[in-house]
Amino acid sequence: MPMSAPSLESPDHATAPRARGRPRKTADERDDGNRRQDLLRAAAHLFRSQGFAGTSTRDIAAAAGMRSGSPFYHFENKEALLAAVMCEGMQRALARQQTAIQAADANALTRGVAMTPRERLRVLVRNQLDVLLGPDSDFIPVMLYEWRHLRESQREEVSRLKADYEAAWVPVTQALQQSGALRGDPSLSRLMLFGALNWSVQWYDPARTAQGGASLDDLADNTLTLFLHDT
Amino acid sequence: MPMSAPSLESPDHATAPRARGRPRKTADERDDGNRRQDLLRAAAHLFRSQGFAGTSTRDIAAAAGMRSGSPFYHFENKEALLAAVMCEGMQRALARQQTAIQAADANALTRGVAMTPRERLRVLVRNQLDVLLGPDSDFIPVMLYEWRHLRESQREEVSRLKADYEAAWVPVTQALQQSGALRGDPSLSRLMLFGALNWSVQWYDPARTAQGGASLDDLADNTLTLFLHDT
DNA sequence: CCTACCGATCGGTAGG
DNA sequence: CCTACCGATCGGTAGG
Repeated sequence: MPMSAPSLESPDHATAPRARGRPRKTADERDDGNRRQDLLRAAAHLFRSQGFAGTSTRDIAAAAGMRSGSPFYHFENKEALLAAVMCEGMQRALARQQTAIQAADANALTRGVAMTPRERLRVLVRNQLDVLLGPDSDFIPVMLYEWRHLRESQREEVSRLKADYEAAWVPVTQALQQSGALRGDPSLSRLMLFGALNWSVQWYDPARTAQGGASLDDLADNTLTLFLHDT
Repeated sequence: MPMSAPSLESPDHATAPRARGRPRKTADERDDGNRRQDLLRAAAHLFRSQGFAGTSTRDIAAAAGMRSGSPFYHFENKEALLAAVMCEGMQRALARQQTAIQAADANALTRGVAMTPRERLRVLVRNQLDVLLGPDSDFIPVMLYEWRHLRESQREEVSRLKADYEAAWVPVTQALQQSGALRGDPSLSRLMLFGALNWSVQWYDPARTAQGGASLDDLADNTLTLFLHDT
């Protein structure tokens, strides 16, 4: 090997041909405040597939194209990164839920009818499945399954977003409860409905949809068929 | 401090009064092949509360009253400990399921009747809730939520036990499906039922039962009320 | 955001 | 099952 021995932590930057010193970043790589976003996406993906404790900040840095120390320029510590992933995920989920409800309401309005509670539930369920299993869906599973690694002081913000998200379900399940379509104790049954949906993260494989597997629409249909009684 | 400086990893054995050399184990502590069982229980508890990657083998050793190197006398490595926790948990769950079914069958026989599919489902659901949330219930949650940390070679044995466990559900849900009591696609609906139950690990607090919270019987009742349609 | 580094902790082992 | 230890890796930081 003709070059001087590379330092332990920079094995390849020096391999760029004929470049002297550190290579200049191209326009694609620079220009960002979205380096932070890159970190969030990389962290969400790794936290989902390997767990929080099973992922090193070095893994995350590498996945975002950074060196090992750089995540700490954007986040105070590893737990703050986790909290940011969860907040980002809940904010997106909440925004998508509101958009989905508004779109469905508007659509019903043009048809000159009001949405039934059943139709409202379908909108919520379908959106939840998309948030859990659709494209870019690493954030919410991390929130669901890595909660215990959040520091106490960081839980409140995420909890508030979660409460907002769940609040939209209450009037809908309440109406269904009163008509007898949804049975059992209201809060227990709501937890069980969420469980049925959230558990899909453990077994649903989006890649199999093309080969005859269930689509997210199929899952939503099945959810309503399974949970809602005839009235 | 009058004593010689303790080695870094043996801070307290020397504190036993007047004992020369290493203290003799008492009969309670010795006599065991159940040191292995102690390790399993400690590991199950810590893996459940902190996750596999978030638990060190030193934590486990300490919880079982051993030194840091000793778990590796009983288990080849950390993953083997995880696999053993899962196998032990599934074996117990399977045994309890079979016992519960036999007891219910025997009871029906003395009443001179056969169990309805609905009654059979209740037995399975109630047992599952006990396995998930009852006393000594750390093992199965670990299996459910730490699966990704199992090495490929160790998955088969646990999978086989899991398949046996789930096999008992198939004829029951099938009968309910045929009568129209359980709706939707059979395998999707079964997954959703499992999800509703397994998710309870995330929110159910056994300690609150005494203060007006739901009991495991309440949860079982609610599950049947929620999932089974009138026929 | 990188370089260079630190102290702590980790899984695991040899030898008894 | 303990003692004593190893190399690797970890989260995090100072200084630029």
